[in-house]
Amino acid sequence: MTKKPRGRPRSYDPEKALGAALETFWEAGFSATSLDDLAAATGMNRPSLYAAFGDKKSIYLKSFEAFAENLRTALREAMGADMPLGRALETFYGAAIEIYRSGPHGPRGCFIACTAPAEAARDADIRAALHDVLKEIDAALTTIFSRAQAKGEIAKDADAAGLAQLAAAVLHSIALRARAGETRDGLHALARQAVKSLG
Amino acid sequence: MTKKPRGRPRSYDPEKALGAALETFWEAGFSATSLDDLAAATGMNRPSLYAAFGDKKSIYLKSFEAFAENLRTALREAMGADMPLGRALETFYGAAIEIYRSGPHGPRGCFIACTAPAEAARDADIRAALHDVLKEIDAALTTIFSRAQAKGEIAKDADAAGLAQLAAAVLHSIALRARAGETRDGLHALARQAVKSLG
DNA sequence: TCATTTTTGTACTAATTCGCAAATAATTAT
DNA sequence: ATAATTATTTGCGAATTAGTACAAAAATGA
Repeated sequence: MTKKPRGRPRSYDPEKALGAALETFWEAGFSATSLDDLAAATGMNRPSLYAAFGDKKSIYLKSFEAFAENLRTALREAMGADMPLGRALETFYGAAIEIYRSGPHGPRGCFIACTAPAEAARDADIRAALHDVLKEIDAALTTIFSRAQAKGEIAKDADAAGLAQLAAAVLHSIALRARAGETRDGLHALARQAVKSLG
Repeated sequence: MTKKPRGRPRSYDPEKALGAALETFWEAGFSATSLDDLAAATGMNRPSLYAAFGDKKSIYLKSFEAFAENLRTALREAMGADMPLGRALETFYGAAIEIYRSGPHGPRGCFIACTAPAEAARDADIRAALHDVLKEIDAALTTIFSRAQAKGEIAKDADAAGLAQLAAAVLHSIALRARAGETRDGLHALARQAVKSLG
């Protein structure tokens, strides 16, 4: 247990606050979100926001990382259990679609794929964060395909990394289409098509 | 020929100005681009911008449409000549990669896929524009696959629309990866992989 | 009780934002 | 020449922005 700290206690829960900030950025993107928006969403005031999470970009990057962690959880579910390749991909896409279609004011697509790109051309930090996550997804999917290959589910001479990139491409597309308002059925149809073609 | 209009002549070329606005939005996205940025890029001042193109969102949507027209041109090239399916896809992806890797300050990815999503959750007009373009790309690629099917290049019972969605997904991924700083070689590798798998 | 520490709330600044109003300039029509 | 028309320029105004300074509040330690 951590003993009680010395001064006035926080009146907010840092994790909840970061969650609220994440929701706000997810909805409006980085540039269209003001510190006042974040303050309203978190119930904190601006000075407290600064003290807790740093400036606007820091808050965004911390939200970004929190979202990435959620995605990792979904990926681990698909990789963890020892499913056949097709089932693993289905599970993964299904989890992604649930996340992407969620939202209090309608579907929001992917936090990462839908809010980072707008900033990535001019902001090297956000571009690097985006690049890293894309590579991480590629790597995780490569592991899934390599394992399927070892189990003989796909050809011995198949290009696991190449197939993983195609599988990731479908994820990127689902992320984008969800934000554009594609129906849940439409997204699942694309996922099914991918599983049929790759799994 | 149109006879000379009555009043003071324009001191700008509307097409060039819209092109400059497009470049600006492409780089920074909608929300991070100010009217002053647009004025500086076009050489016009704000009142002239309003008179010529309307408010900020109108300028954005007009830029969006201009970019979509460029994409259509690339698509028509891939569809126009009577190429085998693999060549058509290669041509299309190659043209896209050239566009996505271009830019005065480094690669910018796709105007549509990288700037519209950030606004799409809250702005129904931009969401609709994005949705329409995605459907249009799907439809165009479906035509390519259907034609290949008619020529016997792919199986009679293949799902042309489904394959087209996968091909579009690869385009979306290339658009995103380019903005994240993926190398030209990396993008071409993904395109090759897609052609191998779909064509 | 009273000093110390930490967070919160208020208020401020300096800059930027969008959009418009009014005056000025450049051209054609008569 | 002069009127009519259209575009440009200047500059306003009200609102929003990111970030900070400083005092008040709420807790602990002695």
